[in-house]
Amino acid sequence: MLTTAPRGTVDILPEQAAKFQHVENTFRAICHRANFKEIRTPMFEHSELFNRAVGEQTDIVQKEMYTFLDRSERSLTLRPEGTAPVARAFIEHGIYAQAQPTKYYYIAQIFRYEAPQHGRYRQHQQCGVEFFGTRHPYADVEVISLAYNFYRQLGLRQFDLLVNTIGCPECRVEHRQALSQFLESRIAKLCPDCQSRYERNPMRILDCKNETCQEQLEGAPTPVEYACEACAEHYAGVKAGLEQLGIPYKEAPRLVRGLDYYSNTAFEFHSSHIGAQGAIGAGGRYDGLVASCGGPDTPGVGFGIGTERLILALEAEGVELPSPSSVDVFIATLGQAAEQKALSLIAELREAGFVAEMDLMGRSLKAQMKHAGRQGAARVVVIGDDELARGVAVVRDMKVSQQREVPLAELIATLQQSGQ
RNA sequence: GUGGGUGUAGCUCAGUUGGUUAGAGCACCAGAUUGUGGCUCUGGGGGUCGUGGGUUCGAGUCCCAUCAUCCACCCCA
Repeated sequence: MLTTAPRGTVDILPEQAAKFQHVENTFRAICHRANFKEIRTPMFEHSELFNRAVGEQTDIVQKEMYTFLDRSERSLTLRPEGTAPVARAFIEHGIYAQAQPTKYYYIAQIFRYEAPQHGRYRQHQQCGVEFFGTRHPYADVEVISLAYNFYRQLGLRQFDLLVNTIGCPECRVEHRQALSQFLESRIAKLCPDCQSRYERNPMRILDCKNETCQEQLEGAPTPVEYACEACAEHYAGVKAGLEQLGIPYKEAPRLVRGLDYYSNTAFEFHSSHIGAQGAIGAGGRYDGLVASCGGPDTPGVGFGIGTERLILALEAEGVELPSPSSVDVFIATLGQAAEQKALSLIAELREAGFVAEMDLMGRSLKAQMKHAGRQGAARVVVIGDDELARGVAVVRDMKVSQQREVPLAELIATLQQSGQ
């Protein structure tokens, strides 16, 4: 146990970290151009925030939260999702009183107590955005297109965008009645989970993956069929915007998000290449969230994208992702005087922008060359007593196995000239 | 929470009906080449056989428990 990371967590070693950096940098750049600003909220919150915002009846709150008491008996919870904390900060700092809309992005660790699986971890990372303050359908379009462009820019091609509307609280009441009526005679044939959903939240039965449930749902009323005029108009606006931007999507009338705070637009991005956990990003509109957390009535829309799953999907499609940087210049030394000289040279080379490295293992020259090759060094500078006495260094190009002598005084200029 | 698979060297794995000092390839280190990488050859270091208990004269091998891991269900990113 001492030498094992906790269940469902992983170490991100340099090779993997390079991929995360690439994905994160791409995300930041895209968010920046769309004028989303970064926000960083605490890794844990008062438990009641999630109980309230995410919903007491949701799986997340009922069985997946990392909840603990601190030394003052406060109940705290490691954030199981990204939206509620941002909404809380939006309220706490009175951002709603400033000019709207407000556009935030975040890169945050998320914690859920779940059974680990391919593409599912107890600690994972999400890249997300939250767009507060406007009900305009183009806000939904902007959020969805940002995610879409993010995937495309990274090189992801084989993914689907599913969209739906789950209506506002008003038209959902009508839909719920109609759905309950429809299901009444079929309850017995539904899976046990759906039978309990029938009481708590019948809408969630719609996207049950159970085959027999899906058979029973043939012809069941969907939220979009019960959308009120305003909701239908909003949904039409979102779809029109996506079409105008040439973003392909599929309507999924039975797509229902798991968290209580969603309303109107719901969407998911799916990759078909990473096994059962195919959802690589999801989000929707949450016009009631800020108010339900005690803030003024403020609409919002956003998404969360799982970084680990995104990387899995990219790799499954064969997209080349960056490796950790390799060495530009390796200094191989012979003798103490040369080693001393190398110390300064390394500092100067790094100052000049090179990835520079020297041997600190007391290796033989032969072993230093070998090590430099393994490190991917483009060039090796060899310095021995002989060179030192003559004020020169040997510069070896490792790719073409050619070398020449260069005066020490011109070393850095020469290396810069002959290109990185 | 449920079901199934897998745990032997840093990695990928072999290991006979239970039988001496548990092996291979790759990787690592050194030498062949007393100042020059990749190829080749030679040698070397490295293992509480996941952990605990049981059966046995004897367990990597059989039994039980436990932990970890992988896949799937539920649900999610």
